[in-house]
Amino acid sequence: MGDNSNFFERVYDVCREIPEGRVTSYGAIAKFLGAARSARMVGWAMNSSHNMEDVPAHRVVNRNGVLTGKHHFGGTNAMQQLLEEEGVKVKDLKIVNFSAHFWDPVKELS
DNA sequence: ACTGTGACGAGGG
DNA sequence: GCCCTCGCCACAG
Repeated sequence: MGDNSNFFERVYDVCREIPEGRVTSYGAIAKFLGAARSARMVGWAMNSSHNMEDVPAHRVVNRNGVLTGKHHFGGTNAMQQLLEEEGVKVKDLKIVNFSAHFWDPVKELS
């Protein structure tokens, strides 16, 4: 823990910077980390973030704005509910007006 | 050390 | 423009 040299830790660090009501994609995080081709790893990293309460994994979706990871949230619509509580509308597992809510770490953190 | 894996993404049919 | 296939690479067993 506290080992920022780990890829997973870097992913968590970026996730913590995602503002409320904003969302980003696995690929965007991967790209920011300089590993654009490791988008799948980002998703897998979130799998290990279950214990971490300070990592808003619900704000990370795929490039289409679809809540692909909602099945890993335990509840059937837990992820969607978390997003809507932040003001992000979700229609049929897809974020409404995705581009408006999109938060690009490359633009915001670079 | 080797293999499988996976909450993705891009390209081709 | 949708559907299928392939590539991708860090991590767990």
